[in-house]
Amino acid sequence: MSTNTTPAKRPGGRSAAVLTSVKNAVEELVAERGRERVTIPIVAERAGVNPTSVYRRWGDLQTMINDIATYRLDPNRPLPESGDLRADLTQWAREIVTHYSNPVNAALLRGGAASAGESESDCLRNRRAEANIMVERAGERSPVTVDEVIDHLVAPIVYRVIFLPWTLSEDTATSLVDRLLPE
Amino acid sequence: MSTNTTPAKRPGGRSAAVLTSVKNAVEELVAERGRERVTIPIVAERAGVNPTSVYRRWGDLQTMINDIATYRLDPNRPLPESGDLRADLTQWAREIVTHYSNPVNAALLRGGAASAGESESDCLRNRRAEANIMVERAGERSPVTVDEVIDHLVAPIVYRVIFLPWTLSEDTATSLVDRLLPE
DNA sequence: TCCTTAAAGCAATTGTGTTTGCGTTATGGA
DNA sequence: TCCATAACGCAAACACAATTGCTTTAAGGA
Repeated sequence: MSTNTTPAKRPGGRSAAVLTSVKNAVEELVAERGRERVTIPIVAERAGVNPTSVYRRWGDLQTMINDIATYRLDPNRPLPESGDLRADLTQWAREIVTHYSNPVNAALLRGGAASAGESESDCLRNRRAEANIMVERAGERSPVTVDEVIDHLVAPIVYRVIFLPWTLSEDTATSLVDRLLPE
Repeated sequence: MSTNTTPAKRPGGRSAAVLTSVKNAVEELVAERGRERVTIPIVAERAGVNPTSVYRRWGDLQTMINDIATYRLDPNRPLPESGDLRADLTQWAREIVTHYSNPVNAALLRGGAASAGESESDCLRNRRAEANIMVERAGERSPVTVDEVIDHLVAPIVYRVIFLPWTLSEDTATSLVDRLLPE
C-alpha cells in the first residue's frame, strides 16, 4: 500500500527520470483536460516515455492518480503547533485551502472522488490523521471532536473545491473556524 | 438545458421504452460497477437496445449521468413547511441522507463529482435552491444563511456520501442540525 | 571495467469504444 | 386505413487504448 510511486530498486537513475516525468505529466494533464480525458498513451507522450513502460509499471491510471492525490500535500510536513487549537486549526485549514486553490490539486481531488467510497483508498485520510493529532494535543478539554473538524472544516472546503471552486477565498478558512469554535 | 431525458416528440411509444430502459440500465450499472467501469455499449446491452441509439440520442454518457443525478431526487417534491426552521431543516436533511443511503444515488453523486467544477452542471444546485427557499421563509431573523446551510449541513453529508459512506446513519442529520443551530 | 539483470523501448496484435451510411420499424397525423 | 417521418437496428469502418513477445539499454555490484 501507500506510495507505490517510489521505485523499488535503483533510485536516481533512468527509472527515477521516468517516474518524475510521468508524475509531472499526469499532474499537468489532469489539470488541463480533467481526469476523464486523460489516458495512459496521452500521459506517456507528454512524459516522453513509451506507453508500455507506464502500463507495466502502474497498469491502472486511477490508482496512480489516487496515489498522487493522496501524497501531493506532504503528510510529513510540520503541523502548526502554537498551543492554541483555534490558531492551529485556522492555519491548517488555510494550508488546505491554498493547496486546493491550485487547479492541479483540485482536479486530482475530483479524480479521487470519482473512485472513492467502497473500500478504495481515500485521498483525504491524511487530513483526518492530521486533525486527530491536533485534537489529541488539546486533550480532554478539546471543544471539538475529530468528526466535527471533518464535518465542519474539511467537508465544506472539499465540497467547495469539487462543486463550487470559485467560492474558495482568503477567508474561507477563518470563517469556517469561527463557526466551528464559537468565541 | 435541464432535463433532456424527456423525449421531444411521440412520448409513450417505442422512444419512451428506450428512454426508461436506458435510464434504468445506467442507474443499475453505475451502482454495480461505479462510474468508471460503465460505457455506452455496456449500458446498451443491459437496456436491450442498440448502442447506436444511445450514441445518437445522448452522445455523451457523462451528460446523461449528470442529468439523472440532478433530477433523481424530484426538485418539485413538497418541502417541509412546519413554520419551525429547525424542524424543517432536520427533516430536509434526513431526506437527503435517506436519498444517498441508496447506493445508486451515492454512485451517481460520485459520478457527478468527477465532472463537476469548471462551468459544468452541478448536480447539487437543486439542494441550494431548496435551502434558499427555507431560509427565505424564516425571513430577516433567520439564524443562518444559505451558505451556512450548504457548508455545515449539505457539505458534511455529501462528503460522507463520497468518501465515508459507511458513516451515514439515522442521526447524522439531527446532529448536524444541532451544530448548525445552537439551542 | 565487466557482467548481470531490472527496466525501458519497439512493433505487432488484440480488444473495445465510436462513427457512419443505410435499411427497417412504428408513431401519430391526415 | 394510409402515409410521412422520427427513431431504432444493423453492419462495416474507424480510432485508439491495452496487451504481449522480443530487443535494447543502463544501473550497480563483483
